[in-house]
Amino acid sequence: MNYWLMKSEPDVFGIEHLKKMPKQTEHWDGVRNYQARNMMRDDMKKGDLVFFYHSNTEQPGVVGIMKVVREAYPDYTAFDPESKYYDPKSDPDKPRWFMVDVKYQRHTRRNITLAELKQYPELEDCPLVRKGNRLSIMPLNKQQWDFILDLENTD
DNA sequence: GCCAACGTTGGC
DNA sequence: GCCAACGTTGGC
Repeated sequence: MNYWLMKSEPDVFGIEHLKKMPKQTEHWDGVRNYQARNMMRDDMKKGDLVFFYHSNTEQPGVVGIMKVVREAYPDYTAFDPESKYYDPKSDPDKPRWFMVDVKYQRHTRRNITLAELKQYPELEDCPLVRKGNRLSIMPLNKQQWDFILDLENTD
């Protein structure tokens, strides 16, 4: 079982959107970065747990937990000229981009903010807190996952 | 294969 | 809205 963190802008698709989806499940489309794609396609397994992270917002941070319910399959938004994620170089016979399905589990008890996460030496190896990091999907080890999750019970 | 130009992410 | 960081593209 692996642990992950995935970023999304709450104005575009936030945790409230996921919670309101049928079956509280949605496909995680629009990943257009090879490093993120590779991890999602190769390493993300059914049952893996994922932190939902709100980016590009007033208080970026971890706001909830979701679970991978379907492993990687072609991201069809890449084939749709109407989609903002359209990529003419992705061939349906040889798709370039992939997505997984995730299901809402719960909100964390509070927004565990980036500002806060940056303070802890326990997390200094995590790409999230490194300056200029733009990875939208990143793996966490169990220690990092547990550490962040414990923070929801502090003030 | 190098690298300048350009586009995007995302914190602030 | 600004801009640093970084990924991608494409000319050579």
